[in-house]
Amino acid sequence: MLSERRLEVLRAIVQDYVGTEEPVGSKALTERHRLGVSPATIRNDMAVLEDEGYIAQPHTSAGRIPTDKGYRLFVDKLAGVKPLSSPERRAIQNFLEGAVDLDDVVGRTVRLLAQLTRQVAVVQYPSLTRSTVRHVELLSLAPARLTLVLITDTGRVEQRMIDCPAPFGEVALADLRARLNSRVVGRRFADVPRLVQDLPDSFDAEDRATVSTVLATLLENLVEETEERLLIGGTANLTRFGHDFPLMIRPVLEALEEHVVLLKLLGEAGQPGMTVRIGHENAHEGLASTSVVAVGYGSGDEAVAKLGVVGPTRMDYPGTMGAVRAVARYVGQILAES
Amino acid sequence: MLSERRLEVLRAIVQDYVGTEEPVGSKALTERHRLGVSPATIRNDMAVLEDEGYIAQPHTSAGRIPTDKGYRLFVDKLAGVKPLSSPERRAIQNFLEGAVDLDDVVGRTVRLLAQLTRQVAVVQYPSLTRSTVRHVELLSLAPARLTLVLITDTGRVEQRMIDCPAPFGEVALADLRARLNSRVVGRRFADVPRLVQDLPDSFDAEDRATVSTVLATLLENLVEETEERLLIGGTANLTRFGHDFPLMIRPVLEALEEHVVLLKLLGEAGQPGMTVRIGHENAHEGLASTSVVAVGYGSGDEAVAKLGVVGPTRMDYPGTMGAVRAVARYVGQILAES
DNA sequence: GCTGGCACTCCACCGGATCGAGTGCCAAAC
DNA sequence: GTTTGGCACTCGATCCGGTGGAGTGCCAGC
Repeated sequence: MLSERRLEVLRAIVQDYVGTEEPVGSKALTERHRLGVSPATIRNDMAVLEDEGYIAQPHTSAGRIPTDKGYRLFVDKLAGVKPLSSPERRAIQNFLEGAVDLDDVVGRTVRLLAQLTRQVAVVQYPSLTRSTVRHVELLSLAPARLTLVLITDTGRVEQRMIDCPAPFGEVALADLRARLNSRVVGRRFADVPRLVQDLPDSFDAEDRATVSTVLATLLENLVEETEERLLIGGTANLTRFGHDFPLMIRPVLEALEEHVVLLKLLGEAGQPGMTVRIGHENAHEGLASTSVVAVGYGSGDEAVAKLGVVGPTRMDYPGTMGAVRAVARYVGQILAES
Repeated sequence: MLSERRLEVLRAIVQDYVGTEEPVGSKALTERHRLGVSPATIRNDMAVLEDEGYIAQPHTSAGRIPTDKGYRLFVDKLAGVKPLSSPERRAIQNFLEGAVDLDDVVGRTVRLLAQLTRQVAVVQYPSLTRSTVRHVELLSLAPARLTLVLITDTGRVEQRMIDCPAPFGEVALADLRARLNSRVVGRRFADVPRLVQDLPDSFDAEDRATVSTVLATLLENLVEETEERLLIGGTANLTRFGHDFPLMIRPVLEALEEHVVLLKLLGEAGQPGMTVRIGHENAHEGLASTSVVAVGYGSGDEAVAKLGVVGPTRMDYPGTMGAVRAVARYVGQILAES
């Protein structure tokens, strides 16, 4: 176990490096922090920290920079979550309250998060499977063709066209609509398959095929295809990456466009509380020099989706975590109200 | 007017510069193009082209690069639109046909366009005002609260919550739904305000306020707030900008995030045919070193929205224009089918 | 265990020299 | 009048060699 002072030295190194973007040396450390010991002592501590793998030198006779392992220790043990100032909180609330629909909420959230953290923001749309059904509407807008509209408690609306295998009368349609809604409204979407399983049986033989088709569309298309959508913003902040960013920015932009990768990344964020993935912990190669701070949000107790930011490993972790947490809370509130 | 050969020289300069990203000199030109004259002659021609403002030298004794004016002439007079190969066409069609809903169509289109042109792709969602109404649904999911769902012929679905000023019965609701639909279905959204103007008058006094609220929501919220949405993709291609891109990429990313700016940019693209805006023609400062190639697309004859790409002024105009035009056509077809 | 001193290392920066691509101009040839 | 070859010139890119300074590791002394 590292001594108290050595942890303090690590904290100081992380803070200074995050601020200056430059390797930090022993002398500079003693000048900018009240460590109470001389540079020589710090040098010894730094040698230990380097042996343990918490810091590294870019080259001999340069200052030290934190390693991924160093940041990890910093986040786990040394840093708290910095709460936002109350003007900031008020600004968040005001900004989010102006939203008119779900798209708008998500759009505003992304912009807000990007602005607040000055990094790249990623917001996942409320997941269908974890939302509850508010209403299912069936419309017959063209002969032998139905339109299925699904509305969730998070305000999400999905729509699908269905080609009927056989003509389907207005009466049967109303019947199906009523029965479908009586079974699924208020239930979690994940439970819907179970709840509608036997529905075709209660219809006449002639209509059964159509009912099955409708249900199949509901389950397959809606759930599987549109399960995961997300919005990204603040990519311009990538240009603040550092002096060597031309090399780094490319793979990051590419990774950000692969929504599948991002969703997996967010998904790995454990359910309770905030998750911070640092550098190589991210698995995806293009994000090896970035950290991801993510947290779940939802209208009730349960998280219906994730949001977070992607930034250089050299980021202000306490501030970023504070902003992410605060935004998630307010978005949850907004969703609960609508 | 420039002589035939001088135009040929300009064309050669543009082509070479687009290929190599480096200022092109007189000797290199004669080697790579069959111009039939000596470098000295080319030098004279280049001097004239420079006087006229079509090309410029980054510094004395360097090769020439085209100016915005030079590109303009190239696009207007010297370059055609390069049609895609038939494998490419087939790939486009296959890729777009897999789409399940409008979001998916737009998402696929963006990815396709970015991949095809290796530039940043921008696709505007089909505009509401230029679409026609397929159906309006009114649901009463909570007391004193209505949900309005709007479906257009382009597959777009919008939804709004409405707080009723007074209780509104099921009968009145069905009545309103029926009357509303009989008036607006099949009509262009732009005409809706006129068509529903007198609708409140035909209701009882007690319901009139609610009907007015519903109509107001329909018109104000839906039309104004969600009129213009767009999707962007392929930003990673910005890193191919050139060696000096760290300076250029920042303002471009910022401009891309300002959807309002982009929409204005696309909007300026004249209705008929393709529009190419080169460099400073773009008004927006951040895009001073980029060109925008845009074109309208739609399910029928009329364009319901625009799509296009943003790339460096030094781009392959014929190829880009070909790809943009082709994608727009296929998207139009897909929308018409759904 | 802490501190001051000291020699050492290595990067960043600067200025000068060189190289070469490309130009502009001119006189001669077509 | 246009085209051409020749030639001097310009100017950025590249490659040193030297210097300065920040930072280190080590050691002897407190």
